[in-house]
Amino acid sequence: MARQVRVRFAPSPTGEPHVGNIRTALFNWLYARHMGGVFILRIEDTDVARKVEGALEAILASLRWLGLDWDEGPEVGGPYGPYVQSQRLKLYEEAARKLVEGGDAYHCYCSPQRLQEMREEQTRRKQPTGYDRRCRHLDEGERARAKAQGIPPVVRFKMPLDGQTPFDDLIRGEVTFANETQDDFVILKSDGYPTYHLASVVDDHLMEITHVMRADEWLSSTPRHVRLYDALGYEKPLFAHLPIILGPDRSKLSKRHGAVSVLHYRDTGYLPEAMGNFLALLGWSLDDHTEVIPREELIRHFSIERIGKAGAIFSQEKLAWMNGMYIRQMSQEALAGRILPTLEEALPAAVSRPLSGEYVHAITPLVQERLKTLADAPPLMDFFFLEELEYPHEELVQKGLDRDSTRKALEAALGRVAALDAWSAPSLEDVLRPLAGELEMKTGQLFGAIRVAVTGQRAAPPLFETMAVLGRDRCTRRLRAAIERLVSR
RNA sequence: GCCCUCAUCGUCUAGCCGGCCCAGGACGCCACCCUUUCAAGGUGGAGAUCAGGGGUUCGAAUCCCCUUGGGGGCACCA
Repeated sequence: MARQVRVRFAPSPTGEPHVGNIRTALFNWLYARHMGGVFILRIEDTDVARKVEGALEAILASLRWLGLDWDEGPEVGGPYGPYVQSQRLKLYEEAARKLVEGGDAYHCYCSPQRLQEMREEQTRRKQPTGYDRRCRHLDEGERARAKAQGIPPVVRFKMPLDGQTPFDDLIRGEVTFANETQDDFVILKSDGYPTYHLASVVDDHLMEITHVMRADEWLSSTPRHVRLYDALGYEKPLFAHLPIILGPDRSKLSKRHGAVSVLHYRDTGYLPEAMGNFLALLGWSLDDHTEVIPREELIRHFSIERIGKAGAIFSQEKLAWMNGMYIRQMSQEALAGRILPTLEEALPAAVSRPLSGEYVHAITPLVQERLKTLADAPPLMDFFFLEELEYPHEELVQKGLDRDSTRKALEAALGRVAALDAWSAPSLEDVLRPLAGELEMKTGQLFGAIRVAVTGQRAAPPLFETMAVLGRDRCTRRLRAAIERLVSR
């Protein structure tokens, strides 16, 4: 039996995770679940300066919102912990020391200023940029002198000077880098923290990660990792570099493209099911026609083989459509349950709380197929809750009618409706539909006037159902108010 | 500048171990139907000489080469 699959999502707590990061998490999670493997969450907080307060919480919240549960990691623990790199510093120091002692790494005393000047000079001369290896060649005396000056050194890894570093990528195939294009990169910073390269290699090994599935931007540093694995005597994991998610301008998706935070989508009324489905389709496909894929199906069918190679633009429009699909698929109960809190939050303060769950439940089927996001609900439903409707009285006057005829029509409608025994959609329709003919106007004209009177809007859910839910009292009051508006200019 | 990488409708993509593809689906867009408005739904349409050029082959979106274009990387950031 093959070894159990162990994959990880390894974000750094530098802000709210964006959709690209989470897509990486999703792919790892799907793969783990598909293979009956283990999904590990590891926090890569080795950059003290970039650490952002609350970022870890945002990461956990994002994953939880999307239903991406981790088998090992923060808050759940596991046999390979701790899962936060700042708590594993000794491990990296030890690895770095071993490398130095074994001749695979060395201390470097070059100042940041010198490195910067070196890079500028290289750029000016249109030379490839990279560390010039000065400290690799220090003799005993120079080394002792630098040490004596008390300069805190960094540790650099000795990349081979010639030859090649090839590796297999599950998505790209074989990728080869010429070693002469590689420089001696830093593995341990002067503050004692490791860089990503060292920390991720050490941890992936210690945590027995079998597949490193990460964003494509890591492809070019993979030869470093390959060399590190070899020097450390570690067995290498399999690599899979995921295509990048792009903004509309085809550059890597970032804040400047607008809404990229996963939590933002949560807060603006997107469903995690829809988000997950949409993200899964960004770089992966099931076949030539399936778009809406339930989570269990995603797990059942997910495979690395069907991950594409080209970057994909994040399409807000398609996400919105997908979200609408999921909203329409929901049960009335479930949807009402999700709408209620957004209403509580977004409706004007004048509307008394708490809102009636029963009432919301009654309205829900009227708006269900009109929602793209949950955030669409409040403006679509507010007239169900407001006491006074605000609208310009001209809205009442439908095309082909004037003030007077509209007023008369509304008066007639009010009369019919007030006399009704049973207040229901069918009975309202029974009495109002014939009225249009009697008034010699089109149904659209009559109904349009009533709609504005009763909802304050030209576009609203079906009239009779709406009136039925609103109730006799509200409807007759609103009809009277509308007539009043037309009388007093 | 150097290294790596990618390339099918505006977008996401299927097809890519060659013929079933003068390229299929979806989003968006446009019509029409349904209809009391708005949606939803239905039907249809526009939209890709498969980046371009060379090969290989009876036959190429599919294989090879080159070019072009895009993207990513080139930190004591991840």
